[in-house]
Amino acid sequence: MVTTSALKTREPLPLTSASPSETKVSPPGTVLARLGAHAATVRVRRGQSVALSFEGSEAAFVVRSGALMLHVTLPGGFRQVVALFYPGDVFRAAFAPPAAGAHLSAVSPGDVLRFRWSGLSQLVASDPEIAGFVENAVARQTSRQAIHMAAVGRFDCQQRVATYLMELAMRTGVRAPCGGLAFEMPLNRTDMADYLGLNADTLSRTMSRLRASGLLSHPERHRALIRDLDALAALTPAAQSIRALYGKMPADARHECLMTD
Amino acid sequence: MVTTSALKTREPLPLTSASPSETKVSPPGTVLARLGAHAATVRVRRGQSVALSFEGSEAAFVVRSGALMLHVTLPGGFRQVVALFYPGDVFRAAFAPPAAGAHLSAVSPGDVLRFRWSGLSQLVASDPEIAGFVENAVARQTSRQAIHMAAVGRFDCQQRVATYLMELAMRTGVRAPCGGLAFEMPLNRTDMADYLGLNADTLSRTMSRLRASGLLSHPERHRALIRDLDALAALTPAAQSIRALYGKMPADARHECLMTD
DNA sequence: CGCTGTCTTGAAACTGCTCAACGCGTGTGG
DNA sequence: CCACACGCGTTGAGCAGTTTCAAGACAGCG
Repeated sequence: MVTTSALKTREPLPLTSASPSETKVSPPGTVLARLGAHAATVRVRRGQSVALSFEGSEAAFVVRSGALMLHVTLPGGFRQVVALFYPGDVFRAAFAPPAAGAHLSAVSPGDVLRFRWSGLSQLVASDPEIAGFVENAVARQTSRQAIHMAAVGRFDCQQRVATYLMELAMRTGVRAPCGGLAFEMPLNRTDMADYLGLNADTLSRTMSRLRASGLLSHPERHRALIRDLDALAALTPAAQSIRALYGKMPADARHECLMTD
Repeated sequence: MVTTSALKTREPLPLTSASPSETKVSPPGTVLARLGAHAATVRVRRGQSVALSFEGSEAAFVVRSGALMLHVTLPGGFRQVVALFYPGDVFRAAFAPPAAGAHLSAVSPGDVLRFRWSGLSQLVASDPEIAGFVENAVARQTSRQAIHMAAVGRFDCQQRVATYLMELAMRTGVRAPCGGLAFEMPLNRTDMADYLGLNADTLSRTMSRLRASGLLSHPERHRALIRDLDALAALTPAAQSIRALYGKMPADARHECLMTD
């Protein structure tokens, strides 16, 4: 059950909580609206590539809906999906490393606000609320990356997969009529493997094992259902952190909160 | 100026490389000086732990000299050094993931500016140059992390070690009288292994192999000498990116610029 | 209908991990 | 001064998990 799982989350240290203590005056959505007034809204399709420069200058993006992926390809064919960006996330081209074949693309259809970085930077300077929004987005993304780093660096195959599935389930899962959490799996096997630092074959095997164990089911491609989130959480050492990151709020509420514009 | 350190703080040093082109009129060093005026300067020793909260509120740091390490420890004893912070880098406690046993500590002696995050945030809001400094620092750190992510996710043991050594050599190496680049290795074997997502034994073996091949020598603990940087670069697919990140300038110049104390 | 791209699965090869032992420098107490 | 313990790095042997390579299943699409 989603709702009960949140109860088990222990209160993290106050300082490590990414959410700001300052209370905003404006209703939610206003910041995004104000940002949108100064940006081009780009509608992206799955797989669509997003240019990192914009009319010769550095581009920046705020994800409004959908998800993006940043990957690098190093000489020798080493490919790594470095980060995933979700609604509310902020990305500027300078986040991508130089000389690394960096590439930003959509993994699911959605809307992205596109800026010149200089423009977004000015907005940040002129509007404290926008500044807070961006600062918090960056902090949230960074702490997510830290967990992911630990997963890729230290977990075995099954733990990595469980970590990723749990993130997905908590972020975008909705309660299925038959019980459990249903969610989209925007990445294909190769991208998912490259995100988790695994071989695609190994990943496939691991998913099969999870399916065989009854934890996971796969009604169709790009879609999954988790029967028992707690059982999944038991498979990853990062469960606590993921719960803390993806919040106390039930997955459905989160979904609405983040996906509305 | 708030100074908790017993030592009288000296005029902050120019960190020119931290803020590339965007800075406008002020001479280099001014930004750090202005930051220093609103922060406590903390002198850290090797191994010293740095608290993530400051009088109950979120702390933030700007590294002036030395290096820090952020590591997490997940249930089950999974330990990962998530990031290293060098002079000019900016860190706020919210960068550390919640419920992950996050821990910030010094890996070499140095000076750190400590803020309340709310205070630094205000500085950023009030001073466009400080804003640019912080934005660039974050971007630089993020792109470094991306390369590191690719290394941990995709490289084999030797490639990871070569990548790390090359980073160190380019960042802090100085031309040795006997030819080659000499530099400090601030991390001990365990930390280095946890940074690279390797087993300490395996890491030791790999270093031994490099030593045997004549590429690397180890005059004393915490110190190394690279005979031929190009040969080392040939071992890592990330060589190009590292060169781009750590710049064209000769290692000695960089050293003076970054490490002066 | 056959093509193509994606996913799955098997068996063999290999890399890196585990565990245990050893060397070495340092600090400490008899 | 020596004995000893301790932290840290090194090394070896065996093992486990992942990757590799190759083949087959499946769905989407011309």
